[in-house]
Amino acid sequence: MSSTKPFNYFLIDCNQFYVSCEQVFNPKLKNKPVVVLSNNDGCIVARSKEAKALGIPMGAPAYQYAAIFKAQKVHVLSSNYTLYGDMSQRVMQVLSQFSPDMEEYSIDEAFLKISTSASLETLAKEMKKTVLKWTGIPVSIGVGSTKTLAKVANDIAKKGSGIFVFCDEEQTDRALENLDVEEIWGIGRRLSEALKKDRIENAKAFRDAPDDWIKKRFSVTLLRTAYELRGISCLEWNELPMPRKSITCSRSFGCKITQLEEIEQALASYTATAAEKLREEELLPSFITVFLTTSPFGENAYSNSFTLSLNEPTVYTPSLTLAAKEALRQIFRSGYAYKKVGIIMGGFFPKDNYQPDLFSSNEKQKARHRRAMETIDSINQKFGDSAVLFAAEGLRKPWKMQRGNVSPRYTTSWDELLNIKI
DNA sequence: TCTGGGGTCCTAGGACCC
DNA sequence: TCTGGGGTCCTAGGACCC
Repeated sequence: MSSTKPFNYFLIDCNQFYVSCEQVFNPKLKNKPVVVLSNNDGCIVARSKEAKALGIPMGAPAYQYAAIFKAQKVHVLSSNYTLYGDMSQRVMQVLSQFSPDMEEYSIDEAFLKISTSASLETLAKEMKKTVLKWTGIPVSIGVGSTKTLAKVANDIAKKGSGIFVFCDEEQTDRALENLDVEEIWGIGRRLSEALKKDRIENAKAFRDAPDDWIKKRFSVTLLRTAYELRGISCLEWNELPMPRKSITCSRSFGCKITQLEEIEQALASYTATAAEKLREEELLPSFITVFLTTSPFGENAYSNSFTLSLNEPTVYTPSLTLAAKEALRQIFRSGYAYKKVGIIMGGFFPKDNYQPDLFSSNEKQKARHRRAMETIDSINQKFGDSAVLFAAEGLRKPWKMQRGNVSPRYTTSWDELLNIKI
């Protein structure tokens, strides 16, 4: 080891991120119960403090809380991912100024790796203040000697003053003892149930459990988590986003669908979206998987998937659409009310380094295809998605998702800028 | 009536090979 | 008569994350 000072991991997490984004542009929503719904206005995916206090849980189906929304005057918003994505970038940009070692972990979270002799608490306070001032987004910050400890610290920070730093052994022990195993990063509902059956109830007990028992009874992944809680860093540091292994596009339908033709249209539309992403990220897939499913709730449920390897890797939307339809036909059964279809593309080849199909199309044709896709992508970038559609997507879209109450794209669309009356 | 979407990783078990 | 055992690869399913 050559480094003199150990690293500290800071985990910065935006508070109720989607709700906070909405509040930045609509201050009337501040200090009010607010919820943001998932696509199709299906589930509750973000809640303001006031909404949490009303007992509205995360992830619950929205319709079950319709009465409470009405009675308590809860502001109910559809999700606006364009806005959240842009706000996320702004937050990340501010954070990156505090350390060259940053890992964007999710849309609303980032790790910073920092080695300093200055006060960690003071530094965290400075970060929190700066992000709020420059973006309007409140954050919580946890600091520890591993990523998992930083996560735990962040959890504690959220319940308290917004900042928590692990410093000495005694304080760490106390904090872990007060933490339910289920709260640990990497331990979900199932694992915590199993752990509790074996009388491991809190994070300290889990941390101190014997290595071979954890490994044998569970898995190496879980053993790594235990090490992390002991302050031994086991998780990778990924400054660059890990190379992607697959791209998925799927949506639940706005209503149930029984006809193959309509499902084909929806699938063609998702295929076009996924293919655009492929081209943007310069990925060349070697297989596609199509999945089709009814609602998992209620009777007469059916779900299936089919994987097809492509004769030749391609990013040409019409070829991918053909393959997708072929896969769909393998799994479609009439007599079901379908709720969702999706496509996964994967098995990426490094660009320009693959085995061409012996019987494949000629180079001239490929160049033509490439130009066509470039043109369509640039038009859609300029004039908004779906300015140009493929015929296979259809024009009438009964399956299109429902978004009852979506806010304007304040930061990314000239037509939707915030208006201020003076 | 109405229950998201997009990812990753690990394991167990079967097939196959020698 | 005797009827192994270990390695590797693949896949489905389970578990987790935000």
